Parts: sequence; C-alpha cells; structure tokens
Amino acid sequence: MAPRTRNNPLALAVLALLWERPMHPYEMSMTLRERRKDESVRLNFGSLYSVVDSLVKHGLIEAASTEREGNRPTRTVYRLTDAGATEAVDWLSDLLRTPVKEFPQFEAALSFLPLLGPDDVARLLRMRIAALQLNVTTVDTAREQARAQGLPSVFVLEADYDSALLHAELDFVVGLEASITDGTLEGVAMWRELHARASGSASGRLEPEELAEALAPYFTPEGAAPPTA
Amino acid sequence: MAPRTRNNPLALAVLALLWERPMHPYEMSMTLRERRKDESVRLNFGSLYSVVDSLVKHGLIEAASTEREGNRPTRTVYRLTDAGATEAVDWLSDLLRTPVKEFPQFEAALSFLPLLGPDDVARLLRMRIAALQLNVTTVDTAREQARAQGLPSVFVLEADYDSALLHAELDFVVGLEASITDGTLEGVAMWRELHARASGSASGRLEPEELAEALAPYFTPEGAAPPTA
DNA sequence: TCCCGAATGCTCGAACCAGAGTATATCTCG
DNA sequence: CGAGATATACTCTGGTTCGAGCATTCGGGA
Repeated sequence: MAPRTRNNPLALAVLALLWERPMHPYEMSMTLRERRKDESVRLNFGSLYSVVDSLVKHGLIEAASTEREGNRPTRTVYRLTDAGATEAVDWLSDLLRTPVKEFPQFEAALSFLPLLGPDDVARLLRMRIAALQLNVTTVDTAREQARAQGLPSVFVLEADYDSALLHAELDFVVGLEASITDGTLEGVAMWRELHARASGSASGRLEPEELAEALAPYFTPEGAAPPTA
Repeated sequence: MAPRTRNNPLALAVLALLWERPMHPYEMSMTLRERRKDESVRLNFGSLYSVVDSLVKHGLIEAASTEREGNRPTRTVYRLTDAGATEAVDWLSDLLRTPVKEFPQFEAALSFLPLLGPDDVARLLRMRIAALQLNVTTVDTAREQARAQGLPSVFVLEADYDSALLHAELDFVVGLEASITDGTLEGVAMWRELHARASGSASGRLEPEELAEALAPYFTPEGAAPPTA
C-alpha cells in the first residue's frame, strides 16, 4: 500500500470528527461548518469524498453502516479505527511540533513587486489595508460572539491565531505603504526612476531591458557578486 | 478556451522572469533559486513544466526557439507575449489589492487541539518555539546578508514579510504555551480534567464520549445554543 | 394543488501537482 | 585517468483537488 502522504488537513478534520462519533460525509461537512472549522481547514465537497475514500483505503476509518432515510441517496456512515486514532494523534503532534513552510500568495506578489510602479503599488496597498481592516473587525466580532456564547477559549484558539497573523500583516502593509509613499524605503528612488522612463515609452509599461539592467548588478550570471562601489 | 484559473503563483513567477528576457524552463528554475524566490513561490520541476505548457496553451507565453548544446536534451526557450505581460500586471495587482484566505496547517492543528492533553500540547509547543526561533535567526541573517551585498530593500520585501509573520507566530505560540502551563487559558481546567480521566482508562486516550459530551453544550444539534447558567 | 427554491447527499471529469525517474555531460579528486 | 559526484534538462505517472452537475426531498406560498 502507498505509504499515505499527509497533505490535506481535511483528512485530519475527518479523523477528529469521527473521534467523537460515527458520521457520514455530508454530516461531517455540516458539522465543520457549524463549528466554523471551515475557516481553518479548506473544505469542499469533492475533496471530502476523496479524502474519505483514501482514509478507508489506508485502514484509518471504516464503513460502519449504510442507511437511507426515505428515498434519499444512501449514506455511508464511517467510524474511526484504532490505526486512525493513532494517526490523528501522531499527525496532530507533528503539526504542533514542527513548523511547515507555507507560501502565502501575498509573499509571492511581494517578490515581483518591481514590475509595477511605486505609485500603483502604493494605491493597491491602500486598498489592501482597507480590506484587511474589515477582516480584522470580522474576526474579532466573531471571537466576541463565541465568548458571549460561553465557548471557552480553548475551543477557538484558531481564531486567535488568525487574528494575530492578520494584525501582523496589517502592520506590515501599513508600514510598507508609508515607506513607499514618503520615499524612505531603500531603493524606491531607483524604482521610481525606472518606471518614470517606462511610462514615457510606447507601451507605458516597464521595458524588459530596463528591469534586466536594474537587476544585473545584483544577480550576475556568475552568481550575486556585489556591485563594486 | 478554458478561462485560465489563477491558482499556481509559479505561473506568475514564470511571467515575471520572462519579462526580463526569454528563458528555457530549467534556466527559470535556476534563476528563481539564485534569487531565493523559491522561498516565496513553491517551486518543483514537475509543476514548472506543466505550468509552462498551460501558459503556452493560453497564449501568455510562446516558444521563441529550440536549441541544443552539445548532446544535451533540446531546450525550448520561451518568451512573453503581450497578453502575458497584461496578465502578469493584472494578476500581480489583484494579489496586492485583495487578501486571499490562506489555510496554514498550524491553524488546522489548533482547531483540533483538545484531542491531545494540555501537558502534551505544552511540550510540543515548546519544541515549536525552539524551531521558530531558529527560523527567525535564519531569515534575519539571510536578510542581513542581502543587505551586505548592497541589494536594496525593494528587492527583498518578501523576506521582511516572512520575518514579520514569523515573529507574530512566535509571540502567539509563546503566549499560548505560557497560558496553558500556568493555567490562565480559559477552559484549561476542564480540558485537563477530561484528559486526566482518559489517562486512567484502558486506551490511555481520550474516550470518544468524553469529548462529545464536553462539546455538546456548545454545539447542540439545533445549532449552538448557549449553555444556560 | 402545484411549483419554486432550498436543503440533502453524492458523482464525475478535468485539471493540477508532486516527486521520483531518466539520461547525458562535466567536474573533481585521489 | 577513471569513478563517483554534481549539473543539466526534462518526462512520466499516479495521486489529489476542484467545482460543477445531478438527483431527490421537503417546506411554504400563490
């Protein structure tokens, strides 16, 4: 048997839910929604069913019964196996112990920022700031609501984490926007000049050569020799 | 033609690289490595070649020539099309303007934390803290090195962002570990009791019923009625 | 009574991705 | 000077993921 790769955390969610009681897939998805776990784990129907199949194939869960209510499609109810319980604990422990490298899309965007001009970037970042502020209030009111319901913090730590990351991103973006706008970001002058020339050109876009030349001193073919002063 | 989905940021990286000059796929991957962009964009060979194919199919890049050196496999050199340049700018703008929901694995883990006992969790978090501290120093020395090479900050913003997120996570985890250990986290008493009973049981693991009962007051079938005091 | 829309519960295909595998060329080091 | 390590440059395969689509049932209003 293929030695299971732990790629989709939705599988962990399934194991965790079945820990409580046997369920059929649709019920799992509804339960995850009800508990807002779909904010922390990517949930979509197609993936859910294939994840369940894969868990069955690896003996971590098993069909407990198939039932039907009225004339609806039959539902298969699954239960956790011993191997599944062990796997849940192991996997969860691993995730807590060892940070995994993530690739946020915004980070990718930052990598290629110089393609756009500084003024455009600053404008876009201001829009991002507004959106982030909205997200912050959304998350924070959701947290308050959970507290008001008497749900102890232990059960909503994921929201706290989310909030912490959101605030960190917001701070970063605010600082970045400011440093571009007021020109204190190192290299912004060169960046601006590059695009000033470009906007005079036919396309209005940065010309390939310009960018290549600007980068050349730092990334020579021989490998990042520092530009001699 | 299928209206291209913007899922893999590696495609954006390809567009950005070809903006500078035509390249063949292997050269792209090496350039990304050299510039450390593989820290911000998930790069692997298999994906690179399929991403390139897909971009060709959608007319965003095109084969410029095929060449061979000595007896090596032939290389196809690609160049950016006008449509590709537009797409790069649009996509990049979108990524900067609009935050996209990410699903960090650690957040998923936090969602299912109560499966483990508080002492185990605290121990695992202490290991995570050590690992995160190591990552922080790694990222920060890399940044300093880049600065020492004279590379202006505009070209390494992604590292700054990474560092900001890392610090935020570190702070969060340190706080969480402390609040579990000293018992100030709300609900930790109940959590501890749950597992104290479990460890006396045959399996040494939390019994399904225990967890279900603990959760029941907050997530009733009718939908999250607050437990009446 | 009958139709609309929401909820229930799953199926399917196409795209996507990861990473091992392949094959040659060059470099290195005793 | 030969053998292994490293670099070059893909190719293949099989699993994963997405999201639209399908089929049924139920409740509620005209």
